[in-house]
Amino acid sequence: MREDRTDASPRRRELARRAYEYVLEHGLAELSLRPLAEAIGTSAGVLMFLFGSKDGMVRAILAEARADELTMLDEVREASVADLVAVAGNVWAWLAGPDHARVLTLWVEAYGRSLGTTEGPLAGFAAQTVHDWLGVLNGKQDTDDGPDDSTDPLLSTAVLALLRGSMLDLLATGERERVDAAFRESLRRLAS
Amino acid sequence: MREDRTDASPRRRELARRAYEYVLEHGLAELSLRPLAEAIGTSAGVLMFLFGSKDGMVRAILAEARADELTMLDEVREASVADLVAVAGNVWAWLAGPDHARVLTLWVEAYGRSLGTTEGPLAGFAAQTVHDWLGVLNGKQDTDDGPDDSTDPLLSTAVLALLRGSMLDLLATGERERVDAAFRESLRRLAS
DNA sequence: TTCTCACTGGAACAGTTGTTCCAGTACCGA
DNA sequence: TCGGTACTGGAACAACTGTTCCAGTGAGAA
Repeated sequence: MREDRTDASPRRRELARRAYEYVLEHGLAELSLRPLAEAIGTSAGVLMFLFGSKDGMVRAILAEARADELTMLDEVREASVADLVAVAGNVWAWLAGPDHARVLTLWVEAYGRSLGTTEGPLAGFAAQTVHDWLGVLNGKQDTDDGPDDSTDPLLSTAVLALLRGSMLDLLATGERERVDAAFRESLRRLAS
Repeated sequence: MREDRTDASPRRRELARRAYEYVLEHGLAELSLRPLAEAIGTSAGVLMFLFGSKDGMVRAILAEARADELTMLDEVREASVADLVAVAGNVWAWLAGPDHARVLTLWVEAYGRSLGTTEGPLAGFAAQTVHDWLGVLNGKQDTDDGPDDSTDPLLSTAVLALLRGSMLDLLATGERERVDAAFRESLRRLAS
């Protein structure tokens, strides 16, 4: 049961952040410790010391990604009222933002690999984010509080599907006008 | 420019099919020639001879996956009239079918890896499938025919997003009732 | 028989992988 | 000054990677 180093270690935090940015650029698929270490200014031995294993490193990278995601969701929640349609519109504005493609690409890659997996660092990642997003769309205040069904769960499920499906389309084709127009019109119809 | 063996080779076809089924079980991420070869009853050398390289092998596997996908789309097209809503309903019935989770999981994994890539066997895979599906939803007869905009492109974009977003949710959570109900209700509202 | 052909799979190669080990450095409180 | 703690990175290891090479198989045509 050998685990990571103490999570509070400042060096560990710094390297996790840099590794995350490296993965944003190069993807998860071909991640390898030595090239990663060299790119972020350290050595493979140090990464092993700080993260315990490659899996530990990947877990730390995914934790950074999730932190980014939760930050976004929090900002959206603060900026909008408890109205599902308004929240969804803000989430979409973020997703379609031109600067966020890399984060979302990583997100889809992790989601895809997570689906077939029951163990390893990616297990549960997909189900986790579904829960996170549904929580926000349902207007919950925090993660892990009770089953506060203030919103129609069918509606939030549909809006979530629309958000993610539109994101997949946009990431693959880059045709922002078509996807954006379709999303806005559909959201309007769903809410009626 | 050394390329694969002649695509018509019967042995090549058979091994491509078996490799595809192996990947359906084990995923693309950790695919490696020797374990694959042993599992499907051949050797790594033979795979190199028949497919030219690992990339060639992966391309052949993806071609099998795409053939599966196009078969499904064709069946759906035959079974329904040119009505977008009817087609979408049939596609969804297929996606939500309990026997198809493995194919779709592979599909999402390939899609995710394809997004960050401009070269290699996965390049273009994501954009390709968007095109395939939009074509079917728009009621086109064949791939690669003219811009026959018989249907509202915004509506087909929206329906496609709904289909794929719902699929992501279902694959991750397995909560068929919630996702299925949300999809049906949303499709109804979008079409009105 | 003889020649050709598609196919086979084991041996070998050079490079990379995750991981272990350890001597070494800098800092900090006692 | 001592001892401890946090961190460093190079060396080494066994295992595995994609790939090349080649002697060989069996079938079918000439």
